[in-house]
Amino acid sequence: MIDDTEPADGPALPSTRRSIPIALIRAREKVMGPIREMLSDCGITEQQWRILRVLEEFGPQDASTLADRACLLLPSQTRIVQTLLEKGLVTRQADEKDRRKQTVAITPAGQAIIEDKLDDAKAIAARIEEVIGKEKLTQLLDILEDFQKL
Amino acid sequence: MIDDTEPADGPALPSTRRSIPIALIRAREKVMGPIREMLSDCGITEQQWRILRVLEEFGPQDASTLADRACLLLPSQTRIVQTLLEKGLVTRQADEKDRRKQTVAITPAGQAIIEDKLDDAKAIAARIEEVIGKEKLTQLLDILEDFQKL
DNA sequence: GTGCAATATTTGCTATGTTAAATATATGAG
DNA sequence: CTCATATATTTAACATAGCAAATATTGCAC
Repeated sequence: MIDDTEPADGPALPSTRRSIPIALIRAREKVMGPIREMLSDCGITEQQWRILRVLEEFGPQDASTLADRACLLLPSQTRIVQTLLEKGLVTRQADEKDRRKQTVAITPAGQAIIEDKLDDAKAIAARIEEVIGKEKLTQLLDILEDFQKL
Repeated sequence: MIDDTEPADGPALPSTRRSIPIALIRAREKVMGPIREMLSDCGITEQQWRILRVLEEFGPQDASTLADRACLLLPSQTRIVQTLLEKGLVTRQADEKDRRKQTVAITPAGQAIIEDKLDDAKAIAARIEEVIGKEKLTQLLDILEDFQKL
């Protein structure tokens, strides 16, 4: 019988080659390459794109909700929204009922950028699905969702 | 027969709720929470920890190799190594044969930090495995590796 | 050996990530 | 009504990400 028990001090840390955090970064880096390339054309960053996409999908919303959906920390988002304001791609105004809240909305100019890049974005998504496979992508998203239980 | 063909302009972009880039960030954020907490105790950042771990695992190595393994861009790494130098956790010296290369190595003080945090790090890894499951983690790492083919 | 193209790393600059503190408004107790 | 507390957002400060340009060395052609 083979002794496959762990050493006395418990399992070793996984090799950095099989580290979850590093693997997540590496994969993300690969995914973002083509997306950044697409966005650099119109002088927009990845995070600015995320904000526009969420506003387009869910409509006007307060800052906290937006940050949660776009997966940004509020301080970062504040700055990003400021530059989007300067570019005229979003608007921001205090909520009527609760003046602590700021409601952010996309402008027609912002929608135009999404419209312009729609085909490119679809092509990138299709390329990923082609390489990884639809089934594995679904598996991946499901597993990643499980991490929210941590 | 149900018409499940795509609209004329192809499939829509996935909802941001099922976006691969966003899902990768969200998951990573959850994983890093406890790790950052662990590291804040000893005044070390996540990236500094990655560099120490890679140096510990693979030994002294040149900057490019280190950056690749720690998944850092060279410019970022240069600055991080500088702060690690100031903290006395690594050393850096030009390669004898090719003086363009810089060889980075971990110091005993650096190894001590890893040693100190080893149990905590193991506990965090165990917690993740407990919640996600060993099988799914393996699946995840395998799928994430596929992204390198992009 | 001199000059040029290639390689390895660093610097400069702008944008974000991250945490803590500050600001502004809302809410509830007394 | 007034104050203390809680909530929503912004500022401030430092570290990192990402890209382009500058430096330093090598290797090779001539």
